[in-house]
Amino acid sequence: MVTAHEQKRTERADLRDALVAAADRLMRERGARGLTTREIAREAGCSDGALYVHFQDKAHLLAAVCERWIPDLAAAVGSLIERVGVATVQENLEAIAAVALRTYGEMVSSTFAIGGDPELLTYHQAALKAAERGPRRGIESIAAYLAAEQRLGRVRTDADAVMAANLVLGSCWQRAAMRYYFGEDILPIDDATYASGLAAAVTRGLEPGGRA
Amino acid sequence: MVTAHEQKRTERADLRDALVAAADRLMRERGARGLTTREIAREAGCSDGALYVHFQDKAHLLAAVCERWIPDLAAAVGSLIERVGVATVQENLEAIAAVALRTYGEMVSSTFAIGGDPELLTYHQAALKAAERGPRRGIESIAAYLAAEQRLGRVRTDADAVMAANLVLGSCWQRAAMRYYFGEDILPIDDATYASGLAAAVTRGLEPGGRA
Amino acid sequence: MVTAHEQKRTERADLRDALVAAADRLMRERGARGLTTREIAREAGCSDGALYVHFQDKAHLLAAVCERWIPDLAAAVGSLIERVGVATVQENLEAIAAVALRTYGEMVSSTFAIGGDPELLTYHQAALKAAERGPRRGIESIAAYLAAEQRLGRVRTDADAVMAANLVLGSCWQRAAMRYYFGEDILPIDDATYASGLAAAVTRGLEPGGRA
Amino acid sequence: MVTAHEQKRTERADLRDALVAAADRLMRERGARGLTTREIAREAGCSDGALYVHFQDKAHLLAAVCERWIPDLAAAVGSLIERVGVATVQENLEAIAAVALRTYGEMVSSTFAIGGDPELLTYHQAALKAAERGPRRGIESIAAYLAAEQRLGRVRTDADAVMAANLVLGSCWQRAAMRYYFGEDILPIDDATYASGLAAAVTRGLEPGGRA
DNA sequence: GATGAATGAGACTTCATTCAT
DNA sequence: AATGAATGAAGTCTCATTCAT
Repeated sequence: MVTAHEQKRTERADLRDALVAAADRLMRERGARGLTTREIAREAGCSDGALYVHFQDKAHLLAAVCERWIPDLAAAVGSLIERVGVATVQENLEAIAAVALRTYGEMVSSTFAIGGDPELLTYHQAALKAAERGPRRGIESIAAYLAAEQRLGRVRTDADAVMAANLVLGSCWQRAAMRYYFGEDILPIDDATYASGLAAAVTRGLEPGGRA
Repeated sequence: MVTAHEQKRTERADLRDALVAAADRLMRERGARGLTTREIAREAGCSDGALYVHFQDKAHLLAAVCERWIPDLAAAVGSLIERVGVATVQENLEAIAAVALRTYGEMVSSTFAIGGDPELLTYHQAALKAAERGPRRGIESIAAYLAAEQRLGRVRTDADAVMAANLVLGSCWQRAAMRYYFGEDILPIDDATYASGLAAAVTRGLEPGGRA
Repeated sequence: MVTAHEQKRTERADLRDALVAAADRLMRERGARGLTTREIAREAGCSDGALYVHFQDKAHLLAAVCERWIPDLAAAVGSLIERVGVATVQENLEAIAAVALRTYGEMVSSTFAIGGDPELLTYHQAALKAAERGPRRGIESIAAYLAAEQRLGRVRTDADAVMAANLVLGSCWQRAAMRYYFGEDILPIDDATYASGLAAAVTRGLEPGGRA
Repeated sequence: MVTAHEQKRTERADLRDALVAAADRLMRERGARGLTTREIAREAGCSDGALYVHFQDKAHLLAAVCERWIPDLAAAVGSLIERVGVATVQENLEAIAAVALRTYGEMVSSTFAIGGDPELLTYHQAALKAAERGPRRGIESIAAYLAAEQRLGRVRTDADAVMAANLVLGSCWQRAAMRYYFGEDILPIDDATYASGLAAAVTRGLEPGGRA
């Protein structure tokens, strides 16, 4: 038999997670500035003091929030590598861009929230380093894919695979960031069209005399 | 002859500017979070109350800081348009990328400081809108340049000038942002090499069979 | 056994009351103007912030002070009604006047403190209305007493009981108010003599040909 | 010829009066609490500093405001003394009450504003003492009138003229004060009816067996 | 483990007053 | 005489953190 008290106990057992989730939610909604421990506690449905049972201080809670979406970062592009030789390179880059736009769109407000708070940023950088994560992984995955295509002859041999990968993810990240920052898109087209145009531009380049 | 008093007067006459400059300096150094009116006043060399002679409140001062570098934004790329037909397209894009990297590098911490504070961000967006500035101008300038080159036959006719411009500036902005955000470069090469590689990638594209 | 700690706890449990009492005390002594939250906190023996655990802001604390002495107002005269038919009417009015002078004397500085602060006054008026208190109750009590005496034939039938009650309380309130306001009495006699003279004047009237 | 500059000069010559008038106006409207020198200066149409050309400090300006309506106080009842033997005593008291209600109604908010600020109150009390004004004069005037009527046989010989005068003015002042304080009248009748009822009550008294 | 009243440093802001012009 | 930018002390209120229960 589970009494009300036990049930409450059971629920509270993952209060740590509830706090991280609550902080994450609030940070996405309103940014880190002005986010109070009391608000987080209310959102998590616990008392002010409970936070300090699970975290040394507020900064450690926020650091835990940061670490939370590190996995999303790499997973977003990691799964798209098995496409070597499949469809066209341009189509594959377009698919990657579409995924990147979606993923970055979810992360961007937190990114600003962290980047805007030097103390938080330091925590976050340390956490990323410890986890050996970061954006390099995403670029490396795409570059590896392009290198493989290069070996198949589907990408010109003198192409800079890393820079091309950088162009794709960089543009997507910038679009997400600018959408947040300016409150509107710099290029007022939908994300699918953007992904398609981006892939085409990266693939074709500017030089005349290409296959067109 | 300028007496000490007159000099002081002169300085104080633009206390408003001194406050904006002080806030800007501190914001670059430490972010907007935890930036106090007292600190700004000390940095500007005035009393706590003086701030409120020139600004309604702290937020209005920070908004003034934001507006401060709006002109830099457009000027950075605007001056590079007279290069149509000169040197090579790739060299011109490389030059643009170099300037953009430098400019964005100076703005990036403020960008995060603003983006991390929803209230500030709202002010800034309104200011940008009122000033009819924003990143679109930069992209449009470059796109206009590329279109001109297209007419000269130096850029393939089916190229998407706007997207190419977006690729160049987007990658530069992302590099500056990520450098700030992760504390290190994603691509560990110097900015000149980056600008050069970026221009080459955008120019050449990935398709095999190009002129190489 | 009560340890020092337990005692402290007990005290702090009614910190709310302590704050109201402290504010009341200080308001009587020095008026509401220049009354600081810090001073109130010190007087109540707690920290600055504790005030905001119990009250939304300073105004809500002061409103609580106002509500505190609402009960005193009515109680002062309410208990004197069972005198119908006892002693003389004049003696009973004299007793009422004596009580009123004492009670009003205690309230008067707070009355000015509240009346002098439009914001506070609004709070107070709302509180009085919600409590259905106010001076009318006092006057009605006395008027009811006089009406009863009228039915006993101890007060002339054409007398305006309400106005007579108003004269008694009004004069007492005015004496208390003016004593506070001018720093000295308008009629330089002691309160007992005043109460007696007041009762006599109200009872006898000015018309010649009365029983004298 | 009067240049614009001279004209301005001329206007500013009675800036002192303008300041007093402005402070008076604002004090009536909003009370003394929260009344700033800047606001007064704006209302008077001058700079912040100009106030200190004419007054030692803010308190001296407010004291000047207080002294402003001292003359009104005495004049209100002083002119009613020549009525001895004219009309009926009750009618004359009624007329006095009507005037007192009107005058007190104009003064009451300032009275609370001053009484609510201990510092201001001290100034005001000193000013009243220096001017040998105050409410005693009003009461004495009425008492003198009643004593004269007493000698004419129109007022009973054992009446307490001073107390009767006190009853009249006290009730009127209390009515004005309570109207301000509670935001509504204790006796919900119009002022003319109140004055009439008051005069009747004071004249007739409560004792049965009067002339009725 | 959880609570939440209490803490107190420090934030933003106001405002009477000064002083060079 | 008048100005108004500047001052800085003092006010109200916030909020991360503690601790007895």
